[in-house]
Amino acid sequence: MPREPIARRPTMADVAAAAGVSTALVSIVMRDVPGASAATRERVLAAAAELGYRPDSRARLLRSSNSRLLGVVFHVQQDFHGSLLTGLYAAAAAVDHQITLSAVTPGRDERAAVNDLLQDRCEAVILLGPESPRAFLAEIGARTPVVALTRNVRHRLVDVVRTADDQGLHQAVDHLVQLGHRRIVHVEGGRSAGAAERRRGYTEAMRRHGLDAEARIVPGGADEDDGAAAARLLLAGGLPTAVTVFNDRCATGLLEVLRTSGVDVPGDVSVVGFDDSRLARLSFVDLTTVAQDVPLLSRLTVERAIARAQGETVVGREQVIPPRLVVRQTSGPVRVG
Amino acid sequence: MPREPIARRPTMADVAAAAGVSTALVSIVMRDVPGASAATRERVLAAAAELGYRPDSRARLLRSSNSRLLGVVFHVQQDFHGSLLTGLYAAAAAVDHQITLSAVTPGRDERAAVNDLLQDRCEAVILLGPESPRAFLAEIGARTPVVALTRNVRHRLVDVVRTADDQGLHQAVDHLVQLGHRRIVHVEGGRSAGAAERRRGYTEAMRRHGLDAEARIVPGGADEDDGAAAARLLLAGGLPTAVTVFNDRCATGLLEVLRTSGVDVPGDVSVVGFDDSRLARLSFVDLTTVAQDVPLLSRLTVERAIARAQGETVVGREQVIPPRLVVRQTSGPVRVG
DNA sequence: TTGAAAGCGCTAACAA
DNA sequence: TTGTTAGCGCTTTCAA
Repeated sequence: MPREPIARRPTMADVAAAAGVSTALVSIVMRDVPGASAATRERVLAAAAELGYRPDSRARLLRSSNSRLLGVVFHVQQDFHGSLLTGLYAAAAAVDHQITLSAVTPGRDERAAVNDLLQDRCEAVILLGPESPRAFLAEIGARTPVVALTRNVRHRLVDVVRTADDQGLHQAVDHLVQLGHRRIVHVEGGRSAGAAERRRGYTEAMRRHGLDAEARIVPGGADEDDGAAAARLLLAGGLPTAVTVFNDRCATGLLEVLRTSGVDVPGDVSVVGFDDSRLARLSFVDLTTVAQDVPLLSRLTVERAIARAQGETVVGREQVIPPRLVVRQTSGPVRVG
Repeated sequence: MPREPIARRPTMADVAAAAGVSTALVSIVMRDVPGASAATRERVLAAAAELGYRPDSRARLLRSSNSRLLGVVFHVQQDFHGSLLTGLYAAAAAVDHQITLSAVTPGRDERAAVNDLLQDRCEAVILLGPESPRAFLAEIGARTPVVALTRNVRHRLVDVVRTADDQGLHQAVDHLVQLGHRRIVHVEGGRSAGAAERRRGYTEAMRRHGLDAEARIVPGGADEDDGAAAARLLLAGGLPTAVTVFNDRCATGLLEVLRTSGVDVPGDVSVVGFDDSRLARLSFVDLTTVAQDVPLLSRLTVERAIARAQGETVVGREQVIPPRLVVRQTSGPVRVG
């Protein structure tokens, strides 16, 4: 006798009925935990497949105390966040956790994005390069564990996982000095995540090499147009022999304007970026850059979020990961003049 | 007498107790629906604020028949998806719906992204430029309403909202012909969403202008490196006077290689992109391009998703929106030779 | 305008 | 190994 077709989405009860067992057993089988015989397991799985059953994550999350759900806030306009999301999905999957996303867009600020997430009862919230005032982040931190990824937030209620931005600039400057450069400029990132640390790293490195007098910081920003503007500034005011740039996007814009103006890179000017994003690896960009360790940053972020969610005592609110210089085609020896 | 502090997250019952009303009333107030007096409303709101109460979206969704939740699958690596997300959030908010996101990353395919979404009991699933085989999309369509945005899927169970890609290329070619160009090449997008339609549009337009003999399609792709490769191909094989490119990213790479090789754009070669993405608007790119109407595409997508979810009969499975040519600095009159 | 009570689909404690 | 039962936090009748 053929079974009645089910019009609504099948529930656990439907599967239980079809397999001739209780819902508790179905639950056990679907979660893949011990407690059911192989035969039952098979029967339940078959029934579930036949009905096209999928567990309802809402009901599941509502019932179970630990949701195994991590909320992530990212910015749609920042392509490096795409890399971080890739890393976070992988890291979460590795420890059997889910990720739920909330985007910041030009029409939807961080506050709105976070508020949406908080209603989802994630165990913790991960913020990519948060731009909100510290007070707001602390407010969230008081409610639920918060990890800021790639931005330093000085507040005891906010965990931080970030790259040692200052070290990144040390590496960049060291590399350029080694190539014989002395007139090295830094195109800075304004108020973006990591910008202050990179500025400081640049200044420190220049001083360490006895190049205080040569140090020069030029206004830039986080995107290509900011880099383009910086390039125009440099072209107007006299070119250095090397430039360290806040990030790859900014470096790309700068490169483009320099090249279009007939400047040879790295012949006339060497350029070093930051992030090692997709952009840096493009064949026609091939940018020497400071690489952030995305897999490690992601793993530590997920681990910390979960540790906090489980109320573990944690040592070191801030985790700072060393970057690594990737030398490509935009940096070379200073031209002998 | 001070109230006991609540250790766990406050629930509706806590708010009800604090305000001295029933949970039913709290529910009414929190949803902002009629059925409570102004005084009660105020009292409940005050209690909720004091406790820092937030409704639990899972419980809410579990209980209510209509979730007002739309699932969206996007690709982290495609920056145009960022624009679409921006539009979709706005369109959903306008009709009081929520959006839940699921990302496709290099390590997480569309199938995985969709599966996660299906467990969330969204009312409908919106797929940005889906790359999965039609059979899989149909399979989802059999379960839940599906709208494919910016890609044509020929299946009765899948709704489509997309740009008239062919018209876009008509506009591009018309524009170039008007500027006196005859040797117009198309750098195509391979298997990307819209690529086939754009190829066809190019061929049609060339034929309409009696330029069959000049028509030439060069392999390209969706990203900057594909454009760079196409540029190298053109440089090696003899430059046309104008190029229509699959999308802005590809056009950007092409532009960069042309310019670096000393080609003047638009003096020697005119270039037209597609999408009118952020890239096209960068000061140093300033790309003539075919703009997709993101706000309209987004609105129609959300409307259609909701209409299907509510079981409305719908006319026109496929909605095709005309694009609009945006003339900027990369296209100009053919050089008199 | 209010409250009591039933249950959304699931998990988890317990009993059998 | 299996089934029974009691909720998770909310919405939604229905009656008061």
